[in-house]
Amino acid sequence: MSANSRLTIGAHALAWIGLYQRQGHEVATSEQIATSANTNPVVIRRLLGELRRAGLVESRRGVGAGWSLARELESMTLLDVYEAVEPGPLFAMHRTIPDQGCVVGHGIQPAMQSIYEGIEKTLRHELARVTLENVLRDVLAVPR
Amino acid sequence: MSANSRLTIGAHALAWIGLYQRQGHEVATSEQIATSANTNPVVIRRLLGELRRAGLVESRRGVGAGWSLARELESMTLLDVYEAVEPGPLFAMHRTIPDQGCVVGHGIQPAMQSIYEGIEKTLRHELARVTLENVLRDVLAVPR
DNA sequence: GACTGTCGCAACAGTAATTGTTACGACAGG
DNA sequence: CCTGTCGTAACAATTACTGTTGCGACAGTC
Repeated sequence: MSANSRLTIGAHALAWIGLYQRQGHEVATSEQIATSANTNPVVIRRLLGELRRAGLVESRRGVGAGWSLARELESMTLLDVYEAVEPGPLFAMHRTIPDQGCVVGHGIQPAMQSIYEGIEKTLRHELARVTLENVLRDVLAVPR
Repeated sequence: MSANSRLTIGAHALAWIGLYQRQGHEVATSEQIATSANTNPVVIRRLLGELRRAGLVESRRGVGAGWSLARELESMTLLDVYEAVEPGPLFAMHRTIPDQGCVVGHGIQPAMQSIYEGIEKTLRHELARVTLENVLRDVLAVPR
């Protein structure tokens, strides 16, 4: 299973901050988010650090420090989060270079590369269709 | 990078066997395929074992043993390979259960689950559009 | 019946990525 | 100066994947 929970945690954190701010609070702390996500504050800080680099959140230091959204939830999509937290491509090539003397070994990487590019493009398109506002709405719509 | 090279290696092996059989050979050995893919024969056997379970290839034992296609390359798609070699979902949930007392912690998993299902469905559709025959053609079309 | 080549499979080491945890300095306000 | 939080480094724990070795099972040939 190649599964990464980073996109999930990223969406969780953004939805949490968004909801918290709508309840009138200025900033959310990594500890609060970590409690909700049931993990360690440092894990959240690392992840939010990547989201900050992508321009999705901002952080303040000092007393009354914490995290806040840099944009409205409506203007963020899962693609923004995905690109911020997922470094590599979806599918990888061989870890070693295939035998270039073999016809298949020589042609397989360019062939798969171009196929994968098309698939990733579709994936990105799908991720871009879901805003974080959509996510928060779905979250709040879950019956308790 | 969550990237798995299994789909790539699987496509490589199938294309290799397919081409080899078109050149008049009955079966291909794991060692030949491993040489082309620049890896260990056991890795290939493990992977082909999964493809056999999925009904894509067959294996013979004894002298003159090896692997052969169970179906035409035209009737196999990357989705068949993907389902045979990729066990888990594309995106994972939290590794621990989020705080169920929190509104976001409670609703995030069902919400993301349904979003991810839609995305995976699209991914499968894309993978199903590419046959192994397409892959082999692309491989042979790469200039040397 | 022995010999040979290959698969089937278990076991283990090596590598890499992710996550969890601790620690401590930096910062900003009271 | 004190406090609370971020920023970041360092390290352990866990997990997954890959590479490797070893050996038995099998099927054909001599």
